[in-house]
Amino acid sequence: MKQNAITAEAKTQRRADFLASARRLFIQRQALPAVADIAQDTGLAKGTVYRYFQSKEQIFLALLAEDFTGLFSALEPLITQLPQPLSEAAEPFAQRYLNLLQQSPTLLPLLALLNAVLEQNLPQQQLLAFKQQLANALDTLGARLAACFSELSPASASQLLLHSYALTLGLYQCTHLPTAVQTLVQQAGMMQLQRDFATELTAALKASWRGFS
Amino acid sequence: MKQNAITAEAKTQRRADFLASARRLFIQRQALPAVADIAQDTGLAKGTVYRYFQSKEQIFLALLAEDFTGLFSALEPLITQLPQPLSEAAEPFAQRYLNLLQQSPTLLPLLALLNAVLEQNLPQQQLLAFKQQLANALDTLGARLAACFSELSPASASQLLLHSYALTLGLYQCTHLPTAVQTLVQQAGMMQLQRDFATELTAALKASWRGFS
Amino acid sequence: MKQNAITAEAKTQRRADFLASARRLFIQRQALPAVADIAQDTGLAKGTVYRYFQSKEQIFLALLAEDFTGLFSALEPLITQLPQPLSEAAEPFAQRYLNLLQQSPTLLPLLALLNAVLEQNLPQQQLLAFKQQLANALDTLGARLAACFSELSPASASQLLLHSYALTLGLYQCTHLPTAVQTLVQQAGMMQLQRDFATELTAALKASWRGFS
Amino acid sequence: MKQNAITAEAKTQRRADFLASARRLFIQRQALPAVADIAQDTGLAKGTVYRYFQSKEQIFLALLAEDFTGLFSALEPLITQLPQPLSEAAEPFAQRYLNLLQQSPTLLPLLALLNAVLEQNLPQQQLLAFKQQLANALDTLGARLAACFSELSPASASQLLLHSYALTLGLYQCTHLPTAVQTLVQQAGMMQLQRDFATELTAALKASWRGFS
DNA sequence: GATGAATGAGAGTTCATTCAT
DNA sequence: AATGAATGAACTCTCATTCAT
Repeated sequence: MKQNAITAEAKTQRRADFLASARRLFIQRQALPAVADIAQDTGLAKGTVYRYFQSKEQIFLALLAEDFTGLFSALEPLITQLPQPLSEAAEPFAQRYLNLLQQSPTLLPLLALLNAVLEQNLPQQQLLAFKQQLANALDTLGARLAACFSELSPASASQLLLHSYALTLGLYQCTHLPTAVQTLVQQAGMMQLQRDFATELTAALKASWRGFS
Repeated sequence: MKQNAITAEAKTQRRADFLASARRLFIQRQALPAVADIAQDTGLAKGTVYRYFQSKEQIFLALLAEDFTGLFSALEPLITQLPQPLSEAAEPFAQRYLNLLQQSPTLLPLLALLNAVLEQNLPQQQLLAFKQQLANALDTLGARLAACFSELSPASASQLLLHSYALTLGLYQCTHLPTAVQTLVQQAGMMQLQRDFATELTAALKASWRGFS
Repeated sequence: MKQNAITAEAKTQRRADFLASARRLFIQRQALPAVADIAQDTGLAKGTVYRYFQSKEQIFLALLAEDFTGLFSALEPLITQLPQPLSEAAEPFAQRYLNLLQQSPTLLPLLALLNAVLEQNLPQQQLLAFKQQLANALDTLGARLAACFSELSPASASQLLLHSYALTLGLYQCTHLPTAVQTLVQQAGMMQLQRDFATELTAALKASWRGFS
Repeated sequence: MKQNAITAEAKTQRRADFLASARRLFIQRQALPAVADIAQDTGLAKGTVYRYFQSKEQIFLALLAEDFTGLFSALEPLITQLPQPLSEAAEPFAQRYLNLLQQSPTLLPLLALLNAVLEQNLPQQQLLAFKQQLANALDTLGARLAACFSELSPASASQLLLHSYALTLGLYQCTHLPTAVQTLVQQAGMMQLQRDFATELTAALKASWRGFS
């Protein structure tokens, strides 16, 4: 039996340990790991997981929330340092944004699962709360963006961000292939068909931002 | 026991029957129906499904292929009748495109599942073939588009369509909520947070197409 | 894989096999066996059990129904052959009745569980249906009894049977001890405290029937 | 953290608190509450429960003992005030007895659980001790009863009481339906099948006592 | 070609109890 | 004495797929 997590910090740590295990296994397997596996990876018992999370889905929702929090807090300073005007800002933004996305390798895969799997087994209230927080975060970020670019109202800045977000998610899903399939592509020399996520996202954001003003 | 399907047409028909049932049930339940249910809905036995499809996932991949075929064949004539220049073409395109999407109520939900669920249990070859076909179709359509708009090369036209497609998929997932949760939203008076798919897609396509040229 | 049960008889047989295993294990362990154990005992797979029963509880409800059917059908002829008057009938009835109960060693233990455990996890409709059937069977039997004893109306005969049934169930629970505890009783020489089910039920039925008229 | 219970009285009080919570929750839910819930209701921790009781089952056995103590001590004076002869005593006894039972709403539900659930996880010694106490109490009460009614020997008075007790337990289980199912019964208009506990017990006791002498 | 009975791995969750603090 | 974090066995049920008929 591992040492009891008694202090608030120890509990936070333990929760974080579970999340870290869940994240590691999710990356490793490219699929939602079983609760038992998360527990084992953490070195604790299955039942203990349920002291920290109400359900398996909550674990991954929490992971997603972590990813979003990280992304948004990194995005905030980034957004205020973009060159004027908006059409010139897209490219530097895209580069730094792509960098951030690479640091959150679970964000987009989890997001794809959210709408397909997690949402089926998550209490409606929690799904809603999550989506609301996301919307709020986008609005907040939109307000920041609007403050920097006189050509943008807060509402239209939020909208621009929503579209950028949609583009990210959509392009990820279009361009992404399971690792095993990627190997196949290379063997068959079908590389030309394979679009590159970074290239496409950069181009798409540029067009989107340029056309938006 | 239904009569054996011996002729090639009879087999094609039977396959189509399974697909129709799968589609109907998928719409009805907003989730992948069980194979047993598809069989029952068709009036045939569970084992029979496996004479026409290698796995459950293949059924829904076939459904997706049907949807795409329909969409692309409707898109082709549409694309040649757009007003010049490209920036003026986005809005009328968006309207007709949205119309087409409404006629394929399974397309976007299935697409969202493709990258999250279906791809897990699909033979790599088939997944790849499907994605390749999709890419080819986009290229073909891009060539048509480029033929109409002198400002677009075939390559950039394909790219524009890819981005439009990504935008569609991404915005669908951002704005979509399970029916049950939508009810909750209305009760709680949180409507203002809820974005409308059609509105956003129109706006996003306009900006994207305008900025692209 | 065991041979498929295709004909109706084969299915009935298979269902009976599961019930037999369930009964055997229940007697053996004096507690509800797990579904997995029933399946194993039958030599079939866990999932197969659920082709024949909707839930674990249904299995034991079915067992109880079997026991009751057997008991009531044996009781019917018995009841018409009792000596007159009612007060003289109780003793011979008790003896034969006890005989029947001994042949259904699961009846009373299952009945004790019905009101404590099964009823918690059984769909309300089914629990109700079962209790109704039981009540009907008692009424039918009451009618037979009334036909033989002029001093009894059908209603009072049913009531008499209800009381006899209650007495059976209650005395069983008062006098019954788990096998392990019985051993303890004998070792400690506390036999005098231990009431005998058969003795008490006979005495109680005699008093009850005598006083009823 | 509540103050430590150091004095013997404080400990007794704490034990009583747990019992009171257990009783309240059992009545509320019509099912055995979880240990965690009992602790929470008492305002103490889960582990603390195990300083006062060896197991969950012991809690409810103690509750049952309380109920029996209360019942028997109320029964004792009652029994000496019954009219002569025995056949005339049954009805007034039944009425007062039913009154007492109503004041112990946990007695019969717990008793039904005793033989089905509790006894599984109770140390054999304790189960035996409990049953012995109960038998002794019945004997004591039987002696009182015999002192009042010249037609009863102490042994036969005990037996009469045992039968009355069995009748109570059995009729309770026959007539009792979970609250949810009762609603169903009323909706379906199947009231005629539903027997009333008080009516039946009164009738059964009358017959039993009348026929006993 | 059609059937549908059989399969059985697999998963999430609960909760009585223990024991380090 | 009190705590409450950790435990982990136990359990039911689903459903895609197989294959004997």
